Amino acid sequence: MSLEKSAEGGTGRPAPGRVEDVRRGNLIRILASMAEARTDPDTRPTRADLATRTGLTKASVSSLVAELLDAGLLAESGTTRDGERGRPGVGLELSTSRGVVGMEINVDYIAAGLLDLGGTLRIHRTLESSNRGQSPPSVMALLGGLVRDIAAEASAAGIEILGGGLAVPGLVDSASGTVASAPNLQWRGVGLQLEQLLPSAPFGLALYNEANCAALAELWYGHGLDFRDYLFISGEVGVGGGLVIGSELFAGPRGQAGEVGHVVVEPSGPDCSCGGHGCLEAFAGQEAVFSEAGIAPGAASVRLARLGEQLAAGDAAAVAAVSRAGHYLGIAAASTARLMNLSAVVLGGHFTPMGRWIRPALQRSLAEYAPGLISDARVEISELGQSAALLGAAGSSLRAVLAAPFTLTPAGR
Amino acid sequence: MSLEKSAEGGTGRPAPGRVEDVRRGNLIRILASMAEARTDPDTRPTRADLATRTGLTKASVSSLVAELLDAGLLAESGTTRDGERGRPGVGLELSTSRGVVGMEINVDYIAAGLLDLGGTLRIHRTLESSNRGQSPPSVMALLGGLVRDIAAEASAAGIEILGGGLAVPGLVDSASGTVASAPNLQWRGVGLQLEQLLPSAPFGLALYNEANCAALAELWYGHGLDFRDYLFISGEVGVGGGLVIGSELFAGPRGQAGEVGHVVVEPSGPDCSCGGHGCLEAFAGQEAVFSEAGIAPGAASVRLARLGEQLAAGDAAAVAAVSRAGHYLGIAAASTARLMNLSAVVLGGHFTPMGRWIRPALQRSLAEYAPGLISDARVEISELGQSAALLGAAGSSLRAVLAAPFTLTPAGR
DNA sequence: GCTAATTAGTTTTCAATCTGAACTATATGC
DNA sequence: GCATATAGTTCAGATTGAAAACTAATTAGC
Repeated sequence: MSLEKSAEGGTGRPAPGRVEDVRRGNLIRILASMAEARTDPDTRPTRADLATRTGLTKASVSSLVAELLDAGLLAESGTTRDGERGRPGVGLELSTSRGVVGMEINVDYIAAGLLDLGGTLRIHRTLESSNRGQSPPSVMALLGGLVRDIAAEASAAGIEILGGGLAVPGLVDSASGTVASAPNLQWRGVGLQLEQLLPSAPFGLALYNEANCAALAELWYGHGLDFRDYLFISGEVGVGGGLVIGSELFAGPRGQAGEVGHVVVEPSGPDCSCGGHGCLEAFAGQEAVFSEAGIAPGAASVRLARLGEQLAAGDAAAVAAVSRAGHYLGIAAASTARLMNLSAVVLGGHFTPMGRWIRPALQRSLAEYAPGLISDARVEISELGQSAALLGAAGSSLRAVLAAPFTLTPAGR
Repeated sequence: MSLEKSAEGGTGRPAPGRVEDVRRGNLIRILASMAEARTDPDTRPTRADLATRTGLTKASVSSLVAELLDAGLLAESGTTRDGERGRPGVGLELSTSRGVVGMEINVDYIAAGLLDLGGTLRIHRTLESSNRGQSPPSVMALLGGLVRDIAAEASAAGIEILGGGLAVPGLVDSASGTVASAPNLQWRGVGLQLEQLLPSAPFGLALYNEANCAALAELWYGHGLDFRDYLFISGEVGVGGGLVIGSELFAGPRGQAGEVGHVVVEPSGPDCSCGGHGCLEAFAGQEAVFSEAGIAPGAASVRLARLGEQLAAGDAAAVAAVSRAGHYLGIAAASTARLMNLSAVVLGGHFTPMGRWIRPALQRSLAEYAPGLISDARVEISELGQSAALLGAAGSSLRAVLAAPFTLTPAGR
C-alpha cells in the first residue's frame, strides 16, 4: 500500500486547479521550509523568518502556521530572544509529539524505530532473527511485536504515530505492498499485511527497497548533506543500489531502479541468480569477496570480521579480493555516471568496513574507465552502518507526511 | 540560452503560491489537454469536452479558452455537428498560425523546419554541408541563412514564429547555450550565438543534444506512441542515446544524461576518445562496424550503403560485424534496463538501415544478460530517419510554449 | 524611567479566481 | 412546433493571498 495521497485524481491527470490548492501548496512550502531549517537547532524559525524564506506575506504565514499548529504538525517553542531590537518572535519547530515508524526486515535481523517530525530518532530496537527462508507471516508477526512495543513507548511519551515505512532487501511493488522478489529472504511474490502493523496511523504504511532507503538515509543523515546527485551502492549478500538525483530518489517507471548489482561488468563473467551473467554482484557480493579472499564459510558477520582482520594485517589475498571488487564497482559506477550524468558515488553495507582498501581501487577504476567524471573527493564511504535502511524508511514516511499536511487539516476535507 | 521560464524564482525554491498561479496552471492544463487530443483529428475538442477532460467547470474553461484564443495559441475551427441532439460545440485546435523552428547541425548537413503548434511539420529544408572541423560561426551563418528563408516563408503563410530549438551532436549546456564537446564536429567549449538566429521570437531558442532530440521524436512521432519508458540508442559517427522515462526525457542533474555510447561493455576493450576504454562506441560506432565488416574508408553515406548491400547479399563479415554490434548494444541495454527499470529499447541513426540484422542479435544479447526485462516485442527500430533530431528539437520547443502560455497572456504580466 | 526606533505578528481591505446555479443559444426528435 | 438535450455565458458566492495599517513587545539612548 502506497501512502501517496497526492492532489492527483485517479486519472493520472492532475486534479483541477482550484483556489484551495494554492493553500495546500503553501502549507507544504511552510513545512518544507521548516524541514530545511532543521539543520540549525539553535535559532528556530519564527513566522517572520518563514515569510522571508518562502516569499509569502507575514499575514499568510500567520494563517498557515495557525492551521499547522492546529493539526499538530508544528509547535511553538517559546520566544526567541536574539538580543536585537524589536519584538522577539515565537520559535517554531516540527512537532516532536508526532512521529513515524521506520522498520526493516533483513536477513539476520529485524528492526524498528520511531522518528519524530523534527527528524530525531527517539526509539530504536533491533532484534536478531534468521529470516532467510522463514515464512513472511511469521516474520511479520515478529515485527508486529516490535512495532507494538514501540507504539506503547511512543504513547507513553505522548507521541502520536502518523505513518510508517518498511524496508526489505528485494524488489518491491510499493503500490500493492508486495515483495516481487527478495532472493536473500527466499521470498517471491509475497503480499505483506502492512495494515496490521499500524492500523490506526492516518498515513498508513509504505513498503520500500532497502538499498533505496539506505541511499536516502545517506542523503538526509550522511554525506548526502554535500551531495545532491550520486550513486549509492550497498553491499549485502547481494549488491543493491539507489540513485539520488537532485536530492530525490530516482525510482524508475515501476519503482525498481537502482539495481546496480546486475549491471554487466564482464561479458564473459559467471552466471548470476538473476538469470544473466557477468553481473557486478558476482565480483562484489559477499560470497565473491569472501571466497576470493580465502575466508572459510560461516556466518556473514564472522566472515566480515575475519576479512577486516586480514585486511588490517595486510593479507595479500584479502587485499586482492577487495581491490578486485573495487575495480568492478568502478566499471559499474563509470557506466552509471555516463548514463545518468552523476558525479559522486557512496559505498555502504559491507563495503563500509572495507572502505580504506576498496576506496582507492574504486578511484583507480573510475579514473581508468571514466576519467574526469567522478573526482576522488566524490567517492565516499557511508558511516551510517546498520541503521541506514531504517532511517531511510522512516525519513521517507516523514517526508510523505510533510508533503501532504492537508490530510490532517481542515483544507483536506 | 534556455527557454525555461518556469514559475520558479532564482532561489531554486518554488515561487510563493499566489491565487494567480492557479490560473497559470489551468492555462497549461487546457493546452496539455489539447495536445493530448491531437491524435484524433476529426473530432476537435470543444469547450465542453475540455471541461470534462480537465475536471474544470464550463465557466472556467470558457474563460481560460478566451484568454488562449486572445494570445493566439488556440483557434476556433467551426462548429462540430456530431449528429447528436443539442447545441453543437465550437471545435478548438492548437493554432496553426503560430509555430516553432527546429534546427539541426550535423556532421554532413544542416537542417531547419517549421512546426505549427498543432504539431504539423509545415516546412523542412536540408542543406548538405561538411561541418567537421568548420568554425562554429561559419556553420551558424549557414544555418542563419536557412532559418531566414524559413522565417520568410512562415511570414508569407501567416505563421508567427514563437521560438525554436537547435540540436547538435554533442554534450551541450542548455542554460548557457554552449557546446561543451562535439567530437565529430571537432567543437569544444563553443558558445553559440543563438539569439541571432531568431531575434524576435518571444520564447527564444534552446540548445539540445541530438540523440536526446531523436529520442523524443521517437516518443512523439514514432514507436514511442506505445512506449512511455525506453532507452533510445542513436548510431552516428559515435553512439548517442536518450532516456525516456514516463514520457519525458531524463536529462540528468546537469542535462547530459543518456551517454550510452560510453557505457563499459568490455573491461579489456580498446581505448576510447572519451579517455576511458571498453566503451560501447568502440563496438557499435560507425568506424567499428565498417572496419569489422571490411568496408573500405570513404564517406559515411557511401559506406553505409555498401554495408546494406553486403548485408542483403548475406556477406559473412558484414553480418558478423552487425551481430557483434548488436551483442554489445544488448550488454549496454541490459545494464541500463537494470539500473533504470526500463523495459524497451529503440534503435535509430545508422542502426535503422541495419535493423533487420541487428535486431535479432540485440534480442539474443538481452535474453542472455537480462532475461525477462525487455521482451522481443519491445526492441524496435526507428523509422523516422534523418529528420528525427529536427522533429525532436522543434517538439521540445513546442512543448516549452505550451508549458508557459502565460508568457503571451495577460496573466504573465 | 521615558521615548524613539525596531521588529513580530494580526487585522482589514481588496483583487484574483474557481465553483455552482441560473440562464441563453442552438441543435435533434417526434 | 414543442419537448429535450447539449453548448456556452453570466453572475453571485467562497477561498485565498497581497498590501497596508495596526497592535505588541523589545532594545537603544538619554
